[in-house]
Amino acid sequence: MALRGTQQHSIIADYLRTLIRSKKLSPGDFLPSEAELCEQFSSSRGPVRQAVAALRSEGLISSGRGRRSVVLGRFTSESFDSIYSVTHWLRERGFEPGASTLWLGRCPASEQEAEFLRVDTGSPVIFVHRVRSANGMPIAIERMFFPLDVGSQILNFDADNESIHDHLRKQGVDFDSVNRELSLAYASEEDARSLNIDPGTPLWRLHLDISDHSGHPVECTEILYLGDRMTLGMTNVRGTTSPLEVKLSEG
Amino acid sequence: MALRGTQQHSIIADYLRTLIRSKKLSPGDFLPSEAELCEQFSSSRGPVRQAVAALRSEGLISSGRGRRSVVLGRFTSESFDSIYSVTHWLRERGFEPGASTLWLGRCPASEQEAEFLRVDTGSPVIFVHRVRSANGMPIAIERMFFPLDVGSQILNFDADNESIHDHLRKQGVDFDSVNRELSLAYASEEDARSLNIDPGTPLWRLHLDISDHSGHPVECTEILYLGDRMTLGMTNVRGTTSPLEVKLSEG
DNA sequence: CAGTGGTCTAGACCACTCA
DNA sequence: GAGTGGTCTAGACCACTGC
Repeated sequence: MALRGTQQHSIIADYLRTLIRSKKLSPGDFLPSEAELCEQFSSSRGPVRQAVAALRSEGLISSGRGRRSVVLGRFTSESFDSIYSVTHWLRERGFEPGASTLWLGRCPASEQEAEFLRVDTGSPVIFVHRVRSANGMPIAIERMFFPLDVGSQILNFDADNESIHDHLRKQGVDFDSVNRELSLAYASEEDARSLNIDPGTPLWRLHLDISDHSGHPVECTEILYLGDRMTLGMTNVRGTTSPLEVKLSEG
Repeated sequence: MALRGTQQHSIIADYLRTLIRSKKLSPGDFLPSEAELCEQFSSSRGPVRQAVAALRSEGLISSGRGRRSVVLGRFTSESFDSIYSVTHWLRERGFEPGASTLWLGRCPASEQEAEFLRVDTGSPVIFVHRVRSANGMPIAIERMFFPLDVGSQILNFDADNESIHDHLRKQGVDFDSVNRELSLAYASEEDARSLNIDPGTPLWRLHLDISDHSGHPVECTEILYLGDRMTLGMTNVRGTTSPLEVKLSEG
């Protein structure tokens, strides 16, 4: 947990997270009152409440009118970078990320990619097809599509040994929002060979649509994960809304 | 989208959500400036910023220093009730929920339930085993465990035709926070029969640990969903944290 | 009834974006 | 340089909890 800034609200939030993660506060314990935090940090209530709101939206505490805030658990949240970058995701969890590139170059956009990337179907986009591994074991197939202006910056890139997203961010590409869809899929013949599994094995299919801060598309990606080793955890507290929706298709 | 209160911040947030959902604002469009919203609602900046923060954490907008906030999409968020109640979840999505109870009564707690419910392994808890359906088609197996003080209130309950959670909430049970874990499972012989599928069919396993606002356990549940009809959608914006973690087990 | 968090006001300064 | 959102202050009143 890095100190993310020198703003008072994030200092206070980090202090509270540390109280919880270091076990100085356990589930069921009370947080310091807002008045105490104001005094401790010589702050007004604004920053204190901003900090407490952050913890609440992370599922760490529950609070309400008239009662002290209560610690719920020691849950961790994902960083924004780990949402769209398999490399960051693996590193943050202590795995050594690996990539083996099967394809990197132009290809005509299919209908699905074209729609999100706002280009014509069949017009050229940059396509990257890789097998991703954790500690040397294959765990996922990655198919990434970039619009030409973004993707042309990786045409001469060593996609086996560096993070594409780190490189693009250094080039000024702004990854600001990600829309994810998780569903169930079955391994095709081709992907089964890449992952060294049987065709038809169930997989997690994760589809990512990534935009910059103006809402312009910068990437459209599909990742197929081996399902047996993956778990998705969430904690939600009444009164907060998480940007999540479980959908059910017509049957 | 119901008006959730008469507080200014939620009135303003609902106004903004309506602008987006009614297509008066489209992805890429600018939100009104905070100053304009202050004037329009005769409000100070506090409530306006609280409203805007809510939309940001729902993934609807992106904002940043020096620039107008931008609409990202028309994503919907799940209500808190729909997280822990299959009945609410189905109703909100326009399906007719159904339940067929296979078992309702006491049973000795296994190690897993005992740990979360904070009772001894083997001591009695209330167990409900149901097949859930949407529009008459089976879609999930539900196994719910309640501590005695909570669960004893449903021993004479018609679990086929009423929502257990609605009933318990009327009895004063406080469902305040939910920790969820989603993973991949394969249908057992027994569950396959209940769902009218082949044994070994891949399913989503959703495990719920539910607590009241003090952090005391009120329910521990496992739901196995037919995977082919389920999708999970999320939108995240840089700078906000969602209470979510994608975990990878050693392997 | 004292203490708590939820809501709101009316200012202020700053960092940043964009025309 | 005007406008914007991010941060902060110093108050205030209220609804509610728990003693």
